[in-house]
Amino acid sequence: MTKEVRVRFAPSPTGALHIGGLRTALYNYLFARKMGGKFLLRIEDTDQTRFVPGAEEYIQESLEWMGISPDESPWNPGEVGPYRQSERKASYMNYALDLVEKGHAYYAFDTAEELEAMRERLTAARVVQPQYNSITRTQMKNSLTLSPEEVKERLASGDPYVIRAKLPLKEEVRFHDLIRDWVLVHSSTLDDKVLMKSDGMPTYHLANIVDDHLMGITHVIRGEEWLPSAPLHVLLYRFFGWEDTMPQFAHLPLLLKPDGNGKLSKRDGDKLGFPVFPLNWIDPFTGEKSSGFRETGYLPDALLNFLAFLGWNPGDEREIFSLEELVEAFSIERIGKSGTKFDIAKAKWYNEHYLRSRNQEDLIASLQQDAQAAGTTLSQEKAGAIISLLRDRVTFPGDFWKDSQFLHQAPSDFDSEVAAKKWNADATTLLQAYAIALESGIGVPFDGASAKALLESTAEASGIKLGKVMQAVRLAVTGLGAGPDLMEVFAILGPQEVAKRIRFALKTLATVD
RNA sequence: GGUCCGUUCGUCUAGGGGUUAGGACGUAUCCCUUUCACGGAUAAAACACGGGUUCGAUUCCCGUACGGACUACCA
Repeated sequence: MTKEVRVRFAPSPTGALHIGGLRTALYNYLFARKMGGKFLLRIEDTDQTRFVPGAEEYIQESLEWMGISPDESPWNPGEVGPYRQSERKASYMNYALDLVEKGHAYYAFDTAEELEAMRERLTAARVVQPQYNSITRTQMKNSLTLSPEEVKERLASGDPYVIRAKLPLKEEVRFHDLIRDWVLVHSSTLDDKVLMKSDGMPTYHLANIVDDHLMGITHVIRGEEWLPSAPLHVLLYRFFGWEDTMPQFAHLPLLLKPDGNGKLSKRDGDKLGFPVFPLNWIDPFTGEKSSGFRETGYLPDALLNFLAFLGWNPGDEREIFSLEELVEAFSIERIGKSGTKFDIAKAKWYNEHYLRSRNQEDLIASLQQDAQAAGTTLSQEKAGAIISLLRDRVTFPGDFWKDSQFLHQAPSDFDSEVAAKKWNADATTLLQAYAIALESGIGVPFDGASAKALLESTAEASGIKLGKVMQAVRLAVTGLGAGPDLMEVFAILGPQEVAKRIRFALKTLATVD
């Protein structure tokens, strides 16, 4: 019998959650669901200097939007709370002291200046990696070098101090990673990491291990940037005597910039021409705005599908997966090892795919909203017609409004290239006749088919081949050289408007031969 | 610099000692069509390099190159 799977997503609220973090959350969610386990959210806010108001809410809203809300979180606590590390502050010191007592950690009183001096000294002495470790700690001010009395005195007098892990000099730390298999690191390359900061807060390393243990986390699925500190974490589990319940690790490959030059970072924002955040975000300090996938028009299903495939695949040739299907197909073993470049073109393709299968009512509502925002109203009927007209040609919901501008506004000028190429005597003759026919037929039921029939009979009467002048007709009515089915456009516009536009075109384009 | 991780079409990837190295996005061409798109079809396009091991390596091993992460009292 195996323990219930419990995984966590543990972001720090230092700004907008970025897309890589969202993928990490997604993989955690998928794994939890697949295994019938629990997905928790823990806020890692141990760095008080980096707290950003609104970031927590942003994380919550992002996960909700994606449909991967946690089973336990600060807003929906389970039995192992609190789920915010700042609220667990009181407990960490005891664990750190436990380590000191066991001889696996020690007090250090060095000031920032002294640490800096030490690094400079080591650099000058050509030490390749200046660090606070089993060798250098003998020359620093800590409870290993100071007399017990002085340590006591300093602590009593309120001298600022940190607690550092005391790492073994020579030891091979070996641990298993679900994605990378065995990873071997020599402890001599590790340094005595700070566990408790002088402000009384734990560092990530301590808080993470303590909380994962207390919260019963069975699998740690996180970004590859944590791989180098994983040996430290393994050592901490050992120091605490928790090795038998140590979670399994899975370090995810990173999301890289499209040009492969470094990892995709928050700072990339809109510089690349696409969002790197799930939702719009305004930095409360700088006022800097970053756009989100949601507001850009990406559907959660599409983003989910896209993100899942960035570093994972089901092993067969299917590409389209709903969240439920992802859960069903997911396995950590099928996550790749190498970094993944972020290709927005694929995300767009997914979006187009999901947009085409979106239900009509949602799209109508969204189009009506866009119209309203632009200061006009669209009837249900007309909006529906526009959706049907453009459905197979748009990428984002907002495109229904953008790409239908020619329907809402008569052209004031005309694509000159098309005009030069296609505007000719045949066209004007036909348009003249068609306008008259339309005007005389006002009130008659008018739809795509009848508009077409009328155009065809008009052309025939004038002895003009319709195919030769269609683009000119389009130009006259829309001002554009390309677009959706013209007869359906006519149906939406209505005979009166079409005739009016034709007359305007005839007048405006008269000078062009 | 050091430590660790990685490397299959432009991109995401499948595969795995003997394959015509498969799919998807993107690109191109053709078909459909009143244009553009959609859809359908087709095409170009990859095992980083050098050594081993082997009858045989893209696949296993070792180097090299390249890329990435980490190297804080940040997470």
